[in-house]
Amino acid sequence: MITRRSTITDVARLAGVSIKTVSRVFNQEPNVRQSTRDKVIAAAETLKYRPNQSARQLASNLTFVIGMLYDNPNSDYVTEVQYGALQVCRENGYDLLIHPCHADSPGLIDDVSGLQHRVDGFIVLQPVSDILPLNQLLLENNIPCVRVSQRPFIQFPWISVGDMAAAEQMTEYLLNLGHRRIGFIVGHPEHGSSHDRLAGYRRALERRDIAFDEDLVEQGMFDYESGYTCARNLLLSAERPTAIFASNDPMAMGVLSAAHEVGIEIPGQLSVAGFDDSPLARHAWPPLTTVRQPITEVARLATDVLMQKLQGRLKGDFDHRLEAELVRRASTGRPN
Amino acid sequence: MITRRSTITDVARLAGVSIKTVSRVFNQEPNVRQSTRDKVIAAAETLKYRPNQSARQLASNLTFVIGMLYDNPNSDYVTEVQYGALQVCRENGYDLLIHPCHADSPGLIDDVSGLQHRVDGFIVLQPVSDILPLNQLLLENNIPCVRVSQRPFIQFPWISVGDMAAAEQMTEYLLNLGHRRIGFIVGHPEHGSSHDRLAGYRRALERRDIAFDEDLVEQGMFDYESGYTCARNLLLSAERPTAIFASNDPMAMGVLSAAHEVGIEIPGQLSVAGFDDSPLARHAWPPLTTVRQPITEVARLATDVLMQKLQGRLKGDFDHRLEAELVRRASTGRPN
DNA sequence: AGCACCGATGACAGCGCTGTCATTCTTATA
DNA sequence: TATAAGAATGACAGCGCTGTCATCGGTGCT
Repeated sequence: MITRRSTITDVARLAGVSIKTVSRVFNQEPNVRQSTRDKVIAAAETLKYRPNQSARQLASNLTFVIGMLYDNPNSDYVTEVQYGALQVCRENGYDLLIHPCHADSPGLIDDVSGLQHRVDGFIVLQPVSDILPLNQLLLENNIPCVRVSQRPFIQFPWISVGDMAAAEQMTEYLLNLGHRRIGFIVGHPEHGSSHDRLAGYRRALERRDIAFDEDLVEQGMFDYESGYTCARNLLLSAERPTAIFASNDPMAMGVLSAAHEVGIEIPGQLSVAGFDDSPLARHAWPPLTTVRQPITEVARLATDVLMQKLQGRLKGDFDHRLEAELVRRASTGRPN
Repeated sequence: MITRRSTITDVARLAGVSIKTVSRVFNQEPNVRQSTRDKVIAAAETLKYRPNQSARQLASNLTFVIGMLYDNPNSDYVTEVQYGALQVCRENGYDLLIHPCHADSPGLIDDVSGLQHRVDGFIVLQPVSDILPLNQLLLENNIPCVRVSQRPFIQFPWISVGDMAAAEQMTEYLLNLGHRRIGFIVGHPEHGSSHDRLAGYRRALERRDIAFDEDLVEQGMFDYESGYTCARNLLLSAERPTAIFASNDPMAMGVLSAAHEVGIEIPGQLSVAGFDDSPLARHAWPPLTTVRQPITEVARLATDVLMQKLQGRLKGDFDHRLEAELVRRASTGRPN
């Protein structure tokens, strides 16, 4: 019943070749006659041969696994990133090891340090990608990685999304609708994007010569609850804004709830905009105007670049920026 | 600069023992004197020694990785499961390989078949856990796994959540509020839970001697869009229900949107209930009454049982059921 | 003291594969 | 037809660890 799993030796014997030739076939190496190749494949098929990864790894010092380092409270974002990365992984015969972690955890460095020999490289997502000691660890140990971040680090390949430009665009859109008092809810202070999005908001105001009003800016934490609280502050203030731009969708959901609760009509009395275009946004009531980040694409690209790097196909540095896109839905409109 | 990674031999040399003794220390094997153990640990520390997983795997025929097989459109569910599983994995020095898959994909079996040697065992989530050929593959190849499902398969350990009871309880709750015409939106037909939840709904009606009305039941697909469509059907029908119970939260969100759109007040004119208690539910307007599934706990338990199995600590069969819990929020109330 | 026993340690083979280098077979060219 | 160049293949060592079995040394008993 318990049949021993077949090995490269079995295949070699059945095909009448040496194990090295079998190895060649399975690693797509050149210089194998087509007829030999066919023999080997046929033999492998009848024996249901699967290369032993461990042996392969040990001999080649490769794991065919990549790790994904992230710390993101947003599950939509996480699954979408995983999805994109997995697509590319599978195309290349790699597997994905996920490693969510707390950016502020003291054990992080040790943790990753232990992981380094279980993977060939890492995809490091924001905000983990901005942790200096981690980047240094990766650098010192010469571990291939691709960073998704708003800022570069040494010569690591990195991919960014035009957060600032997108925030600027959204603010502009609200201004064009006729809004002048636009509330803004900042994201988690440790997250690089938070600053960029705020900067985009400010820049749009500047370009229109509208004074930046600190009272219209609230500090959130990227979660629903903080969005709710900030929105209450804004909505119950003496001179309430006619629009609120939250730095991500969960916070915008909080704004929606706060507004509903106070009896403010959307978008009639208040326009609400989010950021990220999570499924949440489409399913809110009313559906949220937001910014669509090409998350899957970012993940695919990052993984692809990592593959290139692992296979030595990456020449020179790499940095790439993808643009986010405005998604207009029913939560925004002209002010009364 | 590029220093060779230290191996067991280096540690053995520095500690003045044989490599086997080092191996013993790192595998927590008995029969090593404490003083020896200390020497080895000290040596390992100064050399920053990390066991090479590949070598370990090859020699022991173990990977210290477990795979997670799932197919779930709901990202909250997925991340929560991952989170729970990872907790237990880390406690045991295991890593987690995720493998989302389409339950109806023809390549599934092959896919998993290829994975089998990269992991020591699988956690198989619904609805993948109900795919017969897959279970057979796991059985035939004698691959340890734990199934999360509503139904058993052979003697595989399995964990279920009391879906039916929970749906019954929710229906009862709505009945107790005074509702008599309760719409029900069924989940994805391929997903085992869908049937159980419907069965729970029916049972609650029966126990109150309320006739089951087919016109009150709509077939959904577990996503927002289908919830929306089904809700429209129900709400625009001649005699519309006073409450709608959707088989999961995204569909309940769809109901909310449809109701808002038609101008139906919630919960004044319509009570809405969901299932799963995803973050979505808390953040909806009004916040959704729903059923809280102990997802993290399920994941933790499943992983723990798998660990037991892998370490030969699991004696006999294992099946366990966790109960879901009613979460009352503002989307339900007495009918007018 | 002599013996059996058990805890502590080591020697060594081998897990299944890849890398290196040697060897053999083809093919093109003079 | 002889010869060199290159393609195709194979032999074999080792990757770093664990499992097996042998060995050593201390302890308690007679």
